[in-house]
Amino acid sequence: MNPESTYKKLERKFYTRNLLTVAKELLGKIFVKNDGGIVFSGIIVEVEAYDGSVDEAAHTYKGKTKRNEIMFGIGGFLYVYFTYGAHFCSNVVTGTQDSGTAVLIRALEPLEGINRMIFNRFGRDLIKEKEKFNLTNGPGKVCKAMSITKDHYGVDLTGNKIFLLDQPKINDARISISKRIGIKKSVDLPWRFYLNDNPYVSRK
DNA sequence: CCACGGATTGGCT
DNA sequence: GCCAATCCGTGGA
Repeated sequence: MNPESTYKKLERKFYTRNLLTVAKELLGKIFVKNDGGIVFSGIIVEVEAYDGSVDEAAHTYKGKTKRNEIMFGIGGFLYVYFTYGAHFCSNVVTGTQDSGTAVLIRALEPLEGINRMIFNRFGRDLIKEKEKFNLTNGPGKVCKAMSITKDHYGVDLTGNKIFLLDQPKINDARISISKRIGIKKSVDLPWRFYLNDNPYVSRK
């Protein structure tokens, strides 16, 4: 971790920029949840971008609803949704008012709160060595490990409960770009970004 | 009111 | 590699 930037929280202006710019720059930043002193954190290593104005896979494609309304606000808020009857997924809202854009956090490299993440994910305290790469390598796993639920819908990322810490921008040579995973519409958009040298990504 | 299916995961073949 | 689990937002009748 770079000491110069470890404690500098990302501000509103980081999030209100263009979707794809923010998506790519989120790689390497530190995602932090501090809920009553219980701290979880991890390096963002994999994301996907969603834009309702052009992207049929985005939850905002068909207009505003109660579920997606936070995505139509300004950037810098958390959009949490529930899917497949089992999983929550976290997104960072981006752009200006009514842009309907957000970045799905698909994987983290755990930093703090790892023992509690292990218990949240597996219901036990000890894991095999290879299981540490299975803690937060998927959007549902990230939320399960950090206890992120619908209660965190709309949290302001410039506040103190869930926020991101700045880190140096990642060199393009370390970033891979691909099609997004698990969608059935707009499948060819190259809007998935991940660190190609990191073992915590959900898949290469 | 009811039917459909999903930005996933984990277990089984 | 294939597929069921499981709930609720969404859209049509």
